[in-house]
Amino acid sequence: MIDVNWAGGDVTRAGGTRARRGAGTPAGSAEGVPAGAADAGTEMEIPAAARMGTAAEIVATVARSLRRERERAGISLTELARRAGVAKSTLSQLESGSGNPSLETLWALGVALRVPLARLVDPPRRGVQLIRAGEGAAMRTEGAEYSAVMLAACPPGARRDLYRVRAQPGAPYVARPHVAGTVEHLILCTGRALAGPEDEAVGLGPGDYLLYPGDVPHVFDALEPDTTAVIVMEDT
Amino acid sequence: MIDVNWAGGDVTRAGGTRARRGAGTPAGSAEGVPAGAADAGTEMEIPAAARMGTAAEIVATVARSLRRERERAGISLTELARRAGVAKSTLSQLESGSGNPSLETLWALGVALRVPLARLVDPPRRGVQLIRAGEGAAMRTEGAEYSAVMLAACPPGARRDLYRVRAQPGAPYVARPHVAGTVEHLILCTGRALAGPEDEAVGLGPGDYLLYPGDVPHVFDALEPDTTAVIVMEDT
DNA sequence: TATTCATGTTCACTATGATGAACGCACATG
DNA sequence: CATGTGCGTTCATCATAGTGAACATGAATA
Repeated sequence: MIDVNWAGGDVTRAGGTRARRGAGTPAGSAEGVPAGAADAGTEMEIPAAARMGTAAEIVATVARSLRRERERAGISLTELARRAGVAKSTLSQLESGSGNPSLETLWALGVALRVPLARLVDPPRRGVQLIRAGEGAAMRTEGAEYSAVMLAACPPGARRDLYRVRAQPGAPYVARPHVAGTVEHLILCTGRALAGPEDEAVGLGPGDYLLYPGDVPHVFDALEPDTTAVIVMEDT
Repeated sequence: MIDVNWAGGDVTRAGGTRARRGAGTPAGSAEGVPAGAADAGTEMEIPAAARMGTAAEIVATVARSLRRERERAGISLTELARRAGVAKSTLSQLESGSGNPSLETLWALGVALRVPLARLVDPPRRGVQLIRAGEGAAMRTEGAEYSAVMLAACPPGARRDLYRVRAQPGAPYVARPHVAGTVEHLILCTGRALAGPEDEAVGLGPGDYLLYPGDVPHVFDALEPDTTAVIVMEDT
């Protein structure tokens, strides 16, 4: 999930660079996040700085996004600037990655381009991918009653993971609360199960759909052999 | 999907207001989008300004988000500012809605708060919900071979719809291309089907997972009776 | 009670984002 | 060929974002 991508600690904001005012300015890269400064409550230790990028990178990312979305819309730099109510020179700078736009400027550009800010700050990706039944790295409980395969991890900027689950009757799977704000969409495919928040679990049959908070203890208890389900875990 | 939320036309960027510099400055509200100024190429005419918010509103939204996320993290304004490498006075201003932060400043704050920018610019919501098999408004093809129920529509800021599908052999379901950038995650639950992009459809069995672009013509052809699947349609 | 420390807010100043104008280039038209 | 129009880039200037310091307040401690 999103949160596992984050490590604790401080970040120093990059000094902005005015390229047109000539060189000699300190490089705009952030100092990164101290790798050892994880919070006490963090479940995992990850190499932090490698995962988070820098302030300079977000500026470059937005630059690429602006150009990409503008070309996608098939309009000129001049026209986009006009629509957004922004100076041509400003947009030229932003697209070249030599600016550091304000929130209002970004907003105006997003509106003119008809894309949400999320897409500007965090570009997408794509391709065709097949994972067969039985394939994929499965997470299992000790008695192997419960097995979950993550099919699609949360890409940057999105807020969901997609799992295929297969479980046998026996020990119910009790999940600790996930990060605050997490919800889970569960679709039961085959078999029967008791699922949902620990204190309000619901009996489900094939085709049933349940939405519940994932930031409280929740269970998945298979009532029949080879009970299968799809879970979309979403960080709201 | 996301795209339908946007109307065409120009936006005038708000003149930033520095509240602490006293009154006499023109109000910081955007002039809004001229409702009548739709592009010639615009598919829809919608009451534009009512749907899009204003630059001043995004600033207020971010202000609320910063305070919410900081309180959620249980740290003081002073501590967050320190972690982000931002002046206390800057953060105080931003949280009070009287600022207009730069991208780098927002980035640094997001890193320090461990939340993506998307969550800062577009807050979430939640609840518990159950939809039984057979319930829910189903979209059907003419011969009723293919039936899809939307379980969870795309909330603002997220980019996915969640469907439960049930189909019979017979007429294959051919979907027109969705909005550019759409991908579909398909998990086959029961039965067998041929699915994916029209020119590279794949045979799938129970538990198989397929990811493919949804912005090209794609098919779902049930090969056995009562074939069921879950589809997560995502706008990347 | 006085002192210290932490909090968040306000202030004067500096650095920088955004501006309009000028520039250079390519293309279309008379 | 000369002119006009559109494109994107660069420049000097102005408005404002961000800064560090001062300020006001509340809580804890000696």
